[in-house]
Amino acid sequence: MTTTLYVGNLPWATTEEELRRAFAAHGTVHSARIITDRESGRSRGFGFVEVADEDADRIVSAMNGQLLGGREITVNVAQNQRR
DNA sequence: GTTGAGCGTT
Repeated sequence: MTTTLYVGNLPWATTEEELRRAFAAHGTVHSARIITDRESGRSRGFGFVEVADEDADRIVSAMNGQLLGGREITVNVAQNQRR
């Protein structure tokens, strides 16, 4: 299955493509999504990445606090899956 | 043309 990861503190210009590439370096990425403002269409500076369950923990510890596009990103398991 | 903690769409 897949685990959804929350990714915050992203630069405004970060794209889903960049997210996917960065995460794919540490595990299997099933999908990457940047959350954009529904009204203006601009990036909200965070997104979600779906990765393989077996890679989730490793990816979180590997990507959390790492540099992406010039900013230190925040990576965590999304709240939808938190117990 | 801006901004900066946060948890998205059906």
